[in-house]
Amino acid sequence: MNLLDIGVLSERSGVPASTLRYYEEIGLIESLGRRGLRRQFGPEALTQLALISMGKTAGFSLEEIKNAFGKRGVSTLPRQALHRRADDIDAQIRGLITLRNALRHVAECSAPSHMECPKFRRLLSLAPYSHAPTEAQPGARAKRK
Amino acid sequence: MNLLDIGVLSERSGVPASTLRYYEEIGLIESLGRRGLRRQFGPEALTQLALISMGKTAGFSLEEIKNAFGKRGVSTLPRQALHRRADDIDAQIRGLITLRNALRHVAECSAPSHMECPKFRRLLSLAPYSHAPTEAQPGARAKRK
DNA sequence: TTGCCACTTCAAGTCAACTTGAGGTCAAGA
DNA sequence: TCTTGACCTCAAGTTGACTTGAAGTGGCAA
Repeated sequence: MNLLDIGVLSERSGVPASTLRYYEEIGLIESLGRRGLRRQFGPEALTQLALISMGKTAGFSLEEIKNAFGKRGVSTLPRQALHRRADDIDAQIRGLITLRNALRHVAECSAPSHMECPKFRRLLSLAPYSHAPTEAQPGARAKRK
Repeated sequence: MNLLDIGVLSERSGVPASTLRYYEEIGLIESLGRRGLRRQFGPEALTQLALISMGKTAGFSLEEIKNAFGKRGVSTLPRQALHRRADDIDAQIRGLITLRNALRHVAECSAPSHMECPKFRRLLSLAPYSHAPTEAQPGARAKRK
């Protein structure tokens, strides 16, 4: 049966072995057992890692990712919380579209300062709290480190 | 003229004053001057902060955001690099859509383990390196913070 | 059976991005 | 004049997410 050594999983996923050990340590992924000392991972670990990667991209902490998807795809969060997460991501997608448009504009516009370019300002007017006082941004998290 | 005290800017943007000072220290934002000891910010700082917030959401480091947009909206990056960033963001948006769909599925599907649910697996098959060995994810960065 | 080398553990180190704390300044209201 | 309270600086501390290093283990090819 096609179990994967940590080195193989690392190579296929692009995630360093040290990180995989760390992920297992904090309960984010699971190895199916050991051969000697060596962890053996099932192929679903790859899917799991893809999910983790996307969750990180979305700005979730490893703790949140763990809660949302669990080791074996079992969520510890109530349905409503999951939908809220999804809503956050929707908002984030809208922000990213704005940002992408702003970047493309900066790449093409020849104005010396984009802050004074009306087109640029219009692009950004779609951004969170760009001018109107609003609540602190909802899905914001630090992505530190 | 409507200059903003750091406290006001903080309140309107949702960004802590300590963070605003830190951002100024690393050259990410600029105050227009001082009144006594106190920094005075122009209203464009709000737009600037919105941009920074979106950049962080996209997983860029503060250094990269600085390079892409500068203090006064002046980029230090060549056109091509900016378009590459935009391309990265496009990829990220696609990933987020997948993740959102996965979350909505987990919220609704009653299968005990989603990893074994064919619909879930199909959703994830759109993810980076979900099964096929590919390059390490391109736009991935640690968001450490 | 020897030797290699990919793995193992565990503790400590690193890094970005902030946050906190101590001690100080200053304008305004009581 | 005195006291608040919002700001200031600067150094040190914190946090999450890893990474590194030292010292050890064990499967497998020669």
